[in-house]
Amino acid sequence: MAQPIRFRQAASPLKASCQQCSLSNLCLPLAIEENDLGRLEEIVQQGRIYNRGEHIFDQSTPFRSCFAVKSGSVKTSIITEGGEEQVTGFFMPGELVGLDSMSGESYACTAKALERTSVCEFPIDKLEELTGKLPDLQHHMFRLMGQEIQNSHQLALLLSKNTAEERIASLLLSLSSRFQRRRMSPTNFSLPMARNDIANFLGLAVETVSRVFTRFQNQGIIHARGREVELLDVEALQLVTREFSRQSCQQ
Amino acid sequence: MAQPIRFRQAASPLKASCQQCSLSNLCLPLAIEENDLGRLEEIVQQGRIYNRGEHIFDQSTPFRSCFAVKSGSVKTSIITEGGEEQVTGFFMPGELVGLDSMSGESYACTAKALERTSVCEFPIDKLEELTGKLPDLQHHMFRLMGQEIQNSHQLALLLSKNTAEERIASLLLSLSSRFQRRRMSPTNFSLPMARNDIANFLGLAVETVSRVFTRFQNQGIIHARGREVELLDVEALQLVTREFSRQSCQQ
DNA sequence: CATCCAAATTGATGCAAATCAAATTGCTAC
DNA sequence: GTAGCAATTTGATTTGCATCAATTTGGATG
Repeated sequence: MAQPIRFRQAASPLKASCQQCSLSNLCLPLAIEENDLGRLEEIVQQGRIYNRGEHIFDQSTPFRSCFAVKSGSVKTSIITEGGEEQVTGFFMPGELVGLDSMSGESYACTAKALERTSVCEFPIDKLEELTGKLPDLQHHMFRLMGQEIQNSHQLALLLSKNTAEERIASLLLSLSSRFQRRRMSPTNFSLPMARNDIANFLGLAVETVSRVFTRFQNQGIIHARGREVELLDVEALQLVTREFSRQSCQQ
Repeated sequence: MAQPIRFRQAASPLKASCQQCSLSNLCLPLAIEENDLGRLEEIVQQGRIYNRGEHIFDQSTPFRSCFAVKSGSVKTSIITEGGEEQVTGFFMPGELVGLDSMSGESYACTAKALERTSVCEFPIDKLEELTGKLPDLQHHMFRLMGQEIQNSHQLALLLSKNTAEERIASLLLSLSSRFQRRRMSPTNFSLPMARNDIANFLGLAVETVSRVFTRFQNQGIIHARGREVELLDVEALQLVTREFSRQSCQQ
């Protein structure tokens, strides 16, 4: 408590120290015993800092590493031959980006910093070598990848069955709980992404996102000004996400 | 060639033999050297045969095993609290079902046999133990899981950006190429799933699926009678899946 | 501070697909 | 065969959201 949190977050710029990182209870170290942590530190590379809009990696370039977000946030998206973009995820500190690329020799998506963002880099060959030696780390990687599959199944569910309001309420609640796990306010936060990204991610037009935001605001459920969002009535939001199912049951 | 294929497909009912399985170039053995195959056979269990509609595992029950489809086909789906179903995938012989459940202690979805189906069972603790010893197998598991993530990202893309015709054309082409890889006709096959499952998977109403099928039929692109489908003009189908992007580019 | 461009909002209109309704086909079983 | 039920098809109508169009706001830059 006496120790300022800032100190633990900012690691030395040259070598990453997982032991002193404040995210060790969210990130890969979570799975590793104290005395094996050094082996993870041996392979992790202190990534550079990316400014808003900079690419961390690009779709179709050789797949070399997975990246853990250290601070800031990241958006991943796939680009089709026709040039349309589909946002596939938003990543917060402690989350691992690039797992979908484990299936091939090149990145399956593009990762872009949504704000000033720093990352840790895990070269994939070294990481796989280490997971072969540390069963707990291997297990954790399987867990993370399984979770990633589930996440996108949930997204598919949202896209195929839910209304615009339900999709946006779900996203807000998801962000809320992820902020909370990071010791930040679950009701008062600043969206890392633009309305455009939200719309693309949720399969909506920007205009629709905008309209739903103002509708929620008029109903007193949220207060939004630009990217600053305050959740005024979390229960109402949760209710919105279940509206559809409730209606089906009433019949 | 002289050896009948049927012989190699039907393994002994008591013990699974990966070496003699005709799917060894699709399934897990694909990743394993000849002399390590025995170790996989040690942990694989010959699953029972499921009739159409029977559950192979159920969402929220304890996660014990992944299953490789040996013959027949499987549908996975998640059920929400509200009771709505979202089909998350269809699995053909050689494909591994249950990877999304690796993230927790219970199955993340329900797996149902779409027809008379036999499977091989891989107890997850044994499998993880083995992947720790065989780097190639571990690498292959990572590949499979990464591919699974990509698949559902593609599904999300389909759901959020494509029209009903495009979604159905994509599904037909996906099935076609998967049949082809299994040495079956890519243009003449029998759909393992009902219209209802197709609709649910693609985020459409059954009626819409039906209408698109007849529209394709009237255009001479396919010939469909019940579950029997013949692709008469594959190029036209491919064109349909790219219609959207082409229009965007013309502007 | 003024300028410029991108992002966000608000309003009007059109359309693809959902929903509602009904007929037809195809199984399964007796 | 035929009774009965589920799956599929076809038609009519409705609707949520996209699209088009026009402001307004906000952030970056000189």
